[in-house]
Order: sequence, then C-alpha cells, then structure tokens
Amino acid sequence: MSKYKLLIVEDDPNLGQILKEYLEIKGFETDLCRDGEEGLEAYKKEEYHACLFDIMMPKMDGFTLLEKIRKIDRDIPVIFLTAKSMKEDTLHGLRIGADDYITKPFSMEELLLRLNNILKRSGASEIESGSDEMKFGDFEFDYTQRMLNFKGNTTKLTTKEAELLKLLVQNKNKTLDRSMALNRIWKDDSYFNARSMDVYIAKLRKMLKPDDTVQILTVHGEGFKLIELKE
Amino acid sequence: MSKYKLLIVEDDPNLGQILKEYLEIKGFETDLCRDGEEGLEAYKKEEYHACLFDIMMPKMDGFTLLEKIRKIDRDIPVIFLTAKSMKEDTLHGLRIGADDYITKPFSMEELLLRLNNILKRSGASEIESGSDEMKFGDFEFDYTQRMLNFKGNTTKLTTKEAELLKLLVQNKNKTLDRSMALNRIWKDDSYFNARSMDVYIAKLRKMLKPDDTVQILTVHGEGFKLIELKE
DNA sequence: TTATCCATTTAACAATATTTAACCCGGTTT
DNA sequence: AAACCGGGTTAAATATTGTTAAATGGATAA
Repeated sequence: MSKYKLLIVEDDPNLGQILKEYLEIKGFETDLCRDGEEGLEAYKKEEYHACLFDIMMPKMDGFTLLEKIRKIDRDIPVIFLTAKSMKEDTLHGLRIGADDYITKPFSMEELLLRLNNILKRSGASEIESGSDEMKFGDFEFDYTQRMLNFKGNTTKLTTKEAELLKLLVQNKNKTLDRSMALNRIWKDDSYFNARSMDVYIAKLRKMLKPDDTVQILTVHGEGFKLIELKE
Repeated sequence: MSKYKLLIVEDDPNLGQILKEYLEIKGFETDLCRDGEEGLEAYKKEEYHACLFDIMMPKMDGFTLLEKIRKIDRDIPVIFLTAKSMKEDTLHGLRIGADDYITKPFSMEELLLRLNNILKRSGASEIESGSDEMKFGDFEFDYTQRMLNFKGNTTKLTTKEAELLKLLVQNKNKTLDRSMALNRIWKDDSYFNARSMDVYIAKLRKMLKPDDTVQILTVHGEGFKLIELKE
C-alpha cells in the first residue's frame, strides 16, 4: 500500500514536531505548517489524504482554514485538534464539516486510530483491495485465490490451510504464537483445536517439502516459525 | 436520496425511544433493539447504513456486538454511545473498529452531525439507491431487471438467484456470511434453507463459469466469497 | 376446474474439509 | 526408571458442502 500523505497545521512548534515525527514513524508522509495561511498554500500545492488542524492559530484559525478548503475539496478528511473540550468549538467544527476532533492533551495512539478509521472510510484505501500475493522461497502464494504455486504447478488450498499459511508467511522468520493463531483462525484456543492445528502444520510441511530453503520450525511451547534460507 | 436506515441498540428504553423518534423526525428509518443479541439478529436480517450501539447492555455488550458484526461486514459505520468518557473504553472501541463514539449525555445535534459526517464518508448511498447495475469480471448484472449479461448474451435470473448474486457482489472479495445471507434472503436460518442455498450457489457457479477471473470460493463453516482476479 | 409451467425445496448420495482419536517419539520432571 | 508433556503422524469419524434429480407448491392458461 502506498503512503498516505497528511497535512498538519499546528502553531505550537513542539506539538507540531512531535506529531510530524510520530506519524512519520508510523509510515505517513507529512507536511507541517505553522499557521492557517501557510496551511492553505500547502493544500493548494500538494495532494493530501487527510488533514490535522489546530483551531487557534495566528493569521487564520482552523475553522476558516477548513471553510476555505471545503470549497476546494469537499471530501478530504479533516480532524481538529482542539485545545479545550469546549462543546461550542466541537459543534461548530462538526457543523462546518470536520470529520472528527480530538481534545488536547490526547494520546498518540488515539489519534492514530482515529486517523486510520477515517482513512479507511474515505475510500483512500481502495487501492489495496487487489490480490494478496506473497512470495517465499520458490513459492507464490495467493491468499485470496487460495492457490499455492511452485515452479509452475499449482495446488489448491482449503480454507484453514490458506489461513494458517497466511499467518505463517506474514510472520516469516518470526515465531507465530500458537494461541494467537488459534484465536484468529479457530476463534478459540482449546486442546482439540490445538491438535487440529498440528494436523494442519503437518499438511503444510508436506506441501512445502519440494523447496528445502523453506521450512516450518516448531518453537517448543510457543508456536511455529516459517523460515526462509537465502543463498 | 433514499432514506438511510439505522440500527440502534440501546437497553435504556427512554433513551432508545428518544433516539428513535428524533432520528425518524430527521428522516432516518430506524430499528431499535434492547440488547446485543437482538441487535445481531436484526443486523443479519436487514441491511443498514449505520449503527448506534450502547456499550453496557444485557446479554451481549456493544464491544462484542461490534466484533461479531465486523466479521460479517467490515465497513459498516458504527458509533458507540458511551456512558462515561473513559479513555479505556474509547480506545478499546476504536481499536476494534468503531468509527466514532459519543459520550452521554450528548446533544442530539452533535449526534446528528457525527452521523451525517460518517454517512457522507461511507459511500452509503451505494447500497440501494439509484441504478442497481453491478459489474464484475466481464459480467454486467442488473439486480432490478434480474439480468446477467456476459459479452453480449444475457441470462434471466430467478428471484433467489438474483438476490444471492447481489449479496455476493456487494461483498465482493469479502466473505458473505452464511447465516446473514439466509436471514436476508430466506428470512430464516435453518438446515433446509441452508441446503437450498447450496443448490443456488451451484447454479450461480455454473453461470459464472464462462469467465474464469470470477469465482465463488467456499469459506468452510462461514460462507462464500466471490472473488474477482485482476490481471 | 384441471393441466401445465416454473421456481423452489427436499432428498439422496458423493466428495471434501475438518476434527477427533490413537499411538508414537523425544525431552523433561519426579 | 516411571510418569508426563508437547508435539508428530496417520487414519477413522464427523461435519460440511457439491451435485443431481425428484417432490412440492404457486401461478397461470386451457
């Protein structure tokens, strides 16, 4: 999935910088502006997936900024960062079309969750719906199609086989925790389901046998690990 | 624009009734349920544009309800009505995929604004408004006319065929939950209806055979998934 | 009314997918 | 050493789904 680009407009340099750094660590591209006018100029020059606006700012406040931006683009998701939990502000913001607001001080995690929800909903993510192709060793595994291909010949996987293999590949070279896999795939971590999972591990091992650079190791008492040996 | 349909799940009869009446005045259609289990049943039987859930409820709390519904439909907008502004609750709710939450007591106006924002973003109008033309692979499917067209030649579908195909297409690349489909189309999830559905799946598979970029996969124990492979 | 048509359901049987059981082994604890 | 535990392996038992055809039932035409 390609990077999301965010416009942050916040006049407090400390908070602005923290936001920028945190969100970049989390994989966003960001531009930071220090007041509403700068923000508007930036918005006109670049294309963004979402915006974070402070309300009280010099030159142009967040509400005005939003109103101007709504004239350019009436669908871009905007989250307000409000200093106080003033109901007035909240309502005014929502009324003029903010998608969400969050009251300072807020936790970065909460901001991130709200941001992701909004992006998910905004259709910005429609790009990612293609087929999940994964490669390891000489295998090509398409989870949505449930097909495992090895040098030309293709095996059809069952639902559970495909789900387990997907988790293993997603955790390639890391330990896939037993109880996590059981909860995700079997919805319940119980003795019999655990034995069932062992049976499926055996099946997958058989399928992966042709390529000896790929193996499923057991991590005693913890889970399994799919490893890929590179030459 | 046709009416939006909302599912309200709230165990306080007073609040529930007020919500229902207010939102109906504002032009929504609403169904009101009194606990999580009722809510889940209702959700399987009807098609909604958005949901409002209380968190603390008898039989099944709002979090559990959301988790179950997210398995059926990972995009339906959900707003939590939380009794307290506990950060814990908020974060947990957002983490499992709530789109928003609002703390009691709240003003109806704020709720309405949040609801409208979410609906605007959700592309909810796709559900049942204008033309029911759907495309997948090389097929064109018109639900209202019950016509399936493939490269020029057209097949007329029966009622049940068309309804099932519609649900599959609406959930393209996602799993269509068996019991949801049974409740929506057959109005009742029972053994024989389930077998009947299997028969219809077979019929649809035959019709879709000409285009091998489109397939109906079975997700064992859960339902079916229509997938579309892109080149 | 009866005959006929067609969508849908029910039935019967086949094929798969998944779970459970039984027995094995190696390592660890008592 | 004996008992135990986590896991490996295989096969039988169950559950779920696939497939086909016959039975049902509602609507319509004769």
